[in-house]
Amino acid sequence: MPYPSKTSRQAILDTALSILERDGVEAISMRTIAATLHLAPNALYRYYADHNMLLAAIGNEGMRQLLEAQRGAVNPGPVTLDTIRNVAFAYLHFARQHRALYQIIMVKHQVADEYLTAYAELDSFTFDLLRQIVDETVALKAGVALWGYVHGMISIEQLDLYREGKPHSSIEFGLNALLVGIMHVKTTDLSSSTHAPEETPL
Amino acid sequence: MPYPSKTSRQAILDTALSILERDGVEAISMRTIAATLHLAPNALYRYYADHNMLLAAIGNEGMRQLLEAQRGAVNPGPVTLDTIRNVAFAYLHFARQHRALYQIIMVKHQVADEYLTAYAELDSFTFDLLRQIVDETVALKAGVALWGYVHGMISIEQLDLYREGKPHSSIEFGLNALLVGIMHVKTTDLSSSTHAPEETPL
DNA sequence: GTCTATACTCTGATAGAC
DNA sequence: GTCTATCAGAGTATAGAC
Repeated sequence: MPYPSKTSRQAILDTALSILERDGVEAISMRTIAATLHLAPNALYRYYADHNMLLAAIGNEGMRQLLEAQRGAVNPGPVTLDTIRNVAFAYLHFARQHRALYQIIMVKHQVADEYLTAYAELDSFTFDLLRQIVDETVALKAGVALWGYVHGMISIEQLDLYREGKPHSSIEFGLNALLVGIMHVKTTDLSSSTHAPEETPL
Repeated sequence: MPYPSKTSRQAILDTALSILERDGVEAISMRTIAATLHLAPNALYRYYADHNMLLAAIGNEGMRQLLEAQRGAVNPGPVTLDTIRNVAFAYLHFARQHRALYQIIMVKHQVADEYLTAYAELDSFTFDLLRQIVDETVALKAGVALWGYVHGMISIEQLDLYREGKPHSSIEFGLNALLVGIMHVKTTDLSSSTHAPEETPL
């Protein structure tokens, strides 16, 4: 190699993460990152194919951190409903504390195939917890439902659709309701008479 | 007025909506809209303060259409759980059929204060339905929870996080679980022993 | 009051020299 | 592997024609 490398995938990623934390989502452009690293803007393209792939790498790292936070919320001992609740609250807490990073993880980029595993890990983590209190086929679906619920409530909160603080109490209410429902369905068939045409019955 | 107007807020909005439907979210720039209307790009600024305000107006109109779709899903007669289910499916259906428009409504812009009423209407619509089958204080929170759940599941689906089609069946499972939970909580106190510090108990 | 023309700044991205 | 140079496209501000 005629030229010694002045940077690396990791250095670029670290720089992007620190700029993201300090100045928000819009601040992480190829140019600002390159400038911080004292590089020409297009030097980054040797390491990341395009802007979206850099965002995808950030999202991947963010999802890793989010997962870590959730694992830390699991107390030793048998898994209970409170365990699930704590994990959900850890997710909420992370999204609030790292708002910009969470935007990247779930909103501001197209997730790349090579990073899908990190997202699948979140699902299998939840699945492993749930399978200890409900049936496996239920746990599979309940995991996704819980993820969707928590993400949706965060979205509404962060979109500022309720400035009077209404969703704050709704979040816990809905989480409890969803958990109660999941526990209930674990033994009961919930099929209803009416279904949307494109949906398959339970 | 020495000059007759060549355009209007409505004409701009209509043009934006048709471009959006045809070419997707990224296609609705000030320039493409202006070009379609045979105008100079900055002529639009007489009608919308900036790009985000135009997106906000599109989101407002989209939310109006989404609400209309939901109202159409309510059958005559007394409100039942199936009514709520049908309304939720109508929301899902709308988000799938008008993917780009839904992105504008819930993701791609900062909702402006003057358009918050349209979003509040979605909430009060759901509230009015729910209050007919559960307690009012429950209906208030359940409405937001349902909205968050459905939006979150759509987000996961549209992010393509589950290409094997797993969430498709999870969506109905979770919806049923959430509804069962809501019906159950209507009379029961769900308070648990552990709460996240920043959350107020039920 | 409404539009056009022009231009400034920022973005992501590419080509080719060293 | 990094550079300089350059492009196309974005949002947007200002000046001025009608």
